[in-house]
Amino acid sequence: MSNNQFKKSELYSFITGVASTAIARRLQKKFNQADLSLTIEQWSVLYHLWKEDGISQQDLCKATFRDKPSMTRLVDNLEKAGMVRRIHSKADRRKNLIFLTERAKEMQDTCYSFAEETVEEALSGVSNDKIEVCKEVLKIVYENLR
Amino acid sequence: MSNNQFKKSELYSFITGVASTAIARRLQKKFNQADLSLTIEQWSVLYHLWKEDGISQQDLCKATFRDKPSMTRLVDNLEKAGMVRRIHSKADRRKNLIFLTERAKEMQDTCYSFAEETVEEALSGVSNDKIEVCKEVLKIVYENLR
DNA sequence: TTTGGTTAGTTGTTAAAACAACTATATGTC
DNA sequence: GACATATAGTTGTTTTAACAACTAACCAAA
Repeated sequence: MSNNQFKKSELYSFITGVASTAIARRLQKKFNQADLSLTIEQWSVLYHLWKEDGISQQDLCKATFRDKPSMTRLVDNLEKAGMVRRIHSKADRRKNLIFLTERAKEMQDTCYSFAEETVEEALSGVSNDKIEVCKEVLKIVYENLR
Repeated sequence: MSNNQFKKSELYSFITGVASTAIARRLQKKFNQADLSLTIEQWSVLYHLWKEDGISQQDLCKATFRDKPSMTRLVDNLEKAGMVRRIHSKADRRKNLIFLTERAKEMQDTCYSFAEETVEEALSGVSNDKIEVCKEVLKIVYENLR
């Protein structure tokens, strides 16, 4: 049975995401040291808004892989911190469209550098081929479980 | 520059651990459906106790990659739920040794099956070679960031 | 044996995750 | 238009994460 070898070995790290936890903590530390007062979860929301501003909370849920209550509170906190604004959609009054403030727009480059730096530290010594394999597998996992 | 291709692509999933989040949620769902009333975080503690019973909270911190306050509360909740007991170490009175109750011991096989099932669902369609590459990369990441 | 540093664990606080229950708006069907 | 159903977002509750500050016990050096 081709799968048997795997079964007995480390399922633990696949389930608990030790590696991604380590990466997230490292990035959080960089944010803190730079006095950015931004959580990784907040960053994950901004990440998508930097790509496309003014999308709905529901869009952000799908993009960040979080549920609606989590997003409500993330947006609450981002709004309190002056990084986004909720604007009621005129086309669909159920929707809030989320817009970046100037302050948040200015943070994009800094945050991107920290993220890039972190991922490069994490993956130092790993060949591009292997990184590609990982990305591929992560994508399959994500789709298998959706 | 050999790294350039990677830089511009998805760092997001590496940092946020979307795949491991999906796996953990799937396993949690299986626990819930079986009325196990066990969180993934609690499971991650039991996982190590099933391998070696009676280790200290500090040992569990290292094994589960969590900090001391988190472990205090995880053990609190596991104790409340009747799954572990704290026993003061006689050799070193600072230490609590954590022991599984009979009830928790009986849960091992069930939980293991669910975990194995989940990982197999997650990785269905992924060749063993690629799984090995992933495991290798996760390990390197973990060590790069320690 | 006293001092100073280290290790093990706890407590307090804020942010987030997961789930259920809820309101409000939109949409499709008769 | 009226109804059922689906979608968008909020609120309440419990558990966990991360960090700082703390107590207690251990250990090593003077």
